[in-house]
This record gives sequence, structure tokens and C-alpha cells, in this order.
Amino acid sequence: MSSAPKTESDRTPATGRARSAPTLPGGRQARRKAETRQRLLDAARTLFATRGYDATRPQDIAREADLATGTFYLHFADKHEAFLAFIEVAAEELMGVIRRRAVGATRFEERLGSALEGLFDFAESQPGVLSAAFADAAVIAAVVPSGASLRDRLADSLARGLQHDMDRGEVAPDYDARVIAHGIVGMIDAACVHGASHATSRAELISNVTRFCARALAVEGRPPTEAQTR
Amino acid sequence: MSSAPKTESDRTPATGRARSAPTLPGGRQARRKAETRQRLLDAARTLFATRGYDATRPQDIAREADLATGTFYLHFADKHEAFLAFIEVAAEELMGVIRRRAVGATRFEERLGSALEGLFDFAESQPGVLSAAFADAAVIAAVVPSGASLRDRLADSLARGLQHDMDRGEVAPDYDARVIAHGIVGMIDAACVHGASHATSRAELISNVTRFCARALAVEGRPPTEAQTR
DNA sequence: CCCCACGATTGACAAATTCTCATTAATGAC
DNA sequence: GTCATTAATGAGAATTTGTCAATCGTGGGG
Repeated sequence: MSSAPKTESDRTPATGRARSAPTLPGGRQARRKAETRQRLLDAARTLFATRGYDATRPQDIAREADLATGTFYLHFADKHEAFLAFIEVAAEELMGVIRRRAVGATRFEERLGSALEGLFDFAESQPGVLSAAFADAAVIAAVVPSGASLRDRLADSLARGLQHDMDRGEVAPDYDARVIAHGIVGMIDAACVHGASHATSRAELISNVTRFCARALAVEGRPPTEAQTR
Repeated sequence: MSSAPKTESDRTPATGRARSAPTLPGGRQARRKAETRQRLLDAARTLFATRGYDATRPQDIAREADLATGTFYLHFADKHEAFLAFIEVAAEELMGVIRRRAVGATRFEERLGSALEGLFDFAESQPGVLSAAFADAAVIAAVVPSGASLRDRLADSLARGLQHDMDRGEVAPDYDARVIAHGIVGMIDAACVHGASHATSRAELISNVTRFCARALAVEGRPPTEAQTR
């Protein structure tokens, strides 16, 4: 929480030794370092997801990774940076899950349903990670790096798909795709939270959210699709 | 972050002195104490909203309130408890804003529109407070007190209204009101975040979200209302 | 008014945590 | 093998959190 110390995240890449060509990228040294960083990230993930941000200390992360406390600071400036790195990794994974699940899905409601299925599976296998990834990082620290949050990525992806659907007349054209996409992401987040804390079945949850969105997006005068009815 | 010290939040109310009747509730002492707590809460609000949770320290809150650090711990067990108290107060205020705005609104889309207007006004006059109130407290600390979050309160209120609307045939009856209510709260949250960070006008935002929800909830075969069309 | 008991607040400092950096260990080029 | 460089270590400096003895403010009784 002091001014930024020199860490790996700030250092320029090693340009090589005065006497020879750059280090081989696959060298044991580089691999060892990458492995250490990975261990720290894994430990951070475990602790942030189970204890929450507040109760997780840098010394805990280092210990969980079976490393010295000083090593933590070689890789991250502070706890907050470790948290941001964790949610960045989680966001990437989640986008990958959604992409994989979307294979073969063409209509909007199919894409939404498969995304929800994927997110639910993820949330079940890794409690706490999804909600951390969906969290508004600005509440934890006022200055948020410019990288895109999970919400933004998901909303961008949805907005593109929606715009495409609008252009083809598959979806009502009189919405701002970006606004609606962000709204749907908010809904997805809420559904995941709801699924984790209420007795509603997953199928029921997915059905409600999917029907809701499909109906909202339905082109007027067009016969309802299966997803819009029950 | 150690085990709970004795604070005001843990103490039983003073039962009076051994020699006489209980202290008068309106006494200067009681008023002074309440004022001190209020000053701490105001300071906490200012700092949490502008700096974020991480960079706000108990000593900062005490200083901002022009009080000694020890006084902070007489009122709150730790930083986290002060944060929870802040978002609790904010949630109450926000529910009040929404209630006041809803006066005279009967149809769902009217209620939603006025709620959004109220929230946007609030967000504009107090940056950072709304997003903190909407945040998932479980990301900050794993153990969240049983009090209802802003999301839950808003969703409960919406679910009651929706259920009522369904019973009267004003809204499609084949949704789980609670699931949909939570989803709409997620949408509201996303709209507020979007409004704070994008160039979309407020009217456009409200129109998109309101139309989206109104269409999703429309009773089949019923003529569209004004809010469902553009 | 004074006295006294009790509750509210203070701030020095003990305890805990964060972070630095001299030292040690591992790597890789020659 | 030697030597320079990079990665990791952990003691301890710096900072923050939280405690508690001392002080201040209040209120009741004489």
C-alpha cells in the first residue's frame, strides 16, 4: 500500500547479459519463475475465493504457495495487484467456458442458455471465484486498471451477437445493443448469485432468465420461439 | 482483524448506576455518543466511496471525523464492520429514494422507470455510494451478516409487486417472481454502472431497460403499452 | 456548589501486518 | 569449473491495527 516498489510487474523484460545473447525463454530460470508466479496465483485464488479479500494476507498467499513472503512481492506490488491478477485469470477462463459452450448455438436464447449452464458449472466447481470475477473492482480500490472486466468482456461479446441478430432481423431492432448487453450481464450475475443461495433449481433459473430475455428481444409480429413459451 | 474486541456493537446497553435509575435516553452523554458514531459513519462513507475499501484505513476514518483512533474501535470492531454499517445505511436511503419516487406509479414499467430515475439522481449526487451498496459483500469478506443486502431488499420489493401484477393479470404469469426480480435488480445495477461510465444519455438508458423489461413481462395477446413500444 | 460513579473519548504503545533488501540459491554462458 | 546474473529467502524496518490506562464529560445525590 506504499508507493510502488520494484516488482516483476514493473520491471522491463531482461534484455540479456552484458556478455551474451538474451536468455533462452525456455530456460530453467524462466520456467522456475513462471512456476513460482503460478503457484502464487493459485494460492491467491484459493484464499480470495474462500476467505474474501479482507481476510487474505500476502503472507498467507506466500505460505499457501509454500514460498517466502518476500517472493510474493517480487511478483505483485501488493495484495490488490494479486487480486486483480486473479480475477483477470478467472475472467479469461470464464470467457473460454462460455465460448466453448456456445459452439453450435446460433439463436440468442441458445447462446444465453449455454452461457448460463457453463457459468453454473463453473460456480459449482469453484465456489467464490465467479462472484469475485463479477465483482465491481472499483469498490475495493478506487483506481481500476484499464483492462476489461469480466462484465465488460461478456457485455461486448453479447452486444456484438445482438447487433448481428438485429441486423438480420432475428431480434427487435429498437434497442441499444450495448445497453441491453450490459443489462443482460447484470441479470446473468444475479442469476448466478441467486442459484448459489436459493432453492430454485438450475433448470428453473435458466428457463426463467432465458424466456425473459427472449421475449424482451422478440421481433414484433413474429411467431414465438420455443424459448419464449413455456 | 483479531478476535472481536469489546465495542459498542457488542456491549449490552448500560443499565444505569448502582445508586439510581437508568440514564435518561435523551441525555447529553447519549446524544454525544450518537453524534460521534454518526461522524464516524459520515467519514467512513466519504472515504470508502472515494478511495475504495482497500485504501481506507481506520485511522483515516477517525481523522476524517476529527476523532481519536481509539474512538473508532469503540463503535466498530474493525474496518469491515464500519463498511457494513455504511452500506446498510446507504441501502436504507436508497430504498427510501425508490419508495418516494414510486408514489403514484402503478404499472410495473412506471415503477421501474421511477426507480431508475431515483437511483441515477442518487448516483450523481453521491458517486461511489451506490456501487458500494450494490456490491457483493461476500467478495470482501467471506462471512456476511444475515441482514438483507440492497439487492435482496430491492428484489423482495420487486417480487412482491410482480407477484401482485401476475395475480391481477397485468404481467405474464409464467415466471418465478423472485428469480425475475433478482434478475431485474442485476439489470438495474448494470444500468447504473453503465450510466456512470458511458456516453449514453440517461433517458436512453432508462428507455432501453424499461422497454426490455416491459416486453419481457407483457401478457401474451394483450395490446402493447406505451412503454413496450418506442 | 461539590462529590462521586459511570460512560465516552483519547492517544501511547503493544501486537500484527506490510514491505524492503542484504544474503543465499539457482541458472546459464564461457 | 568460474563468474555474472537472476530468482528466492527471511530478518527486520516501516506501517497499520487494535488495546487499554488515563483523562474528560455527564448526571445523580447531598
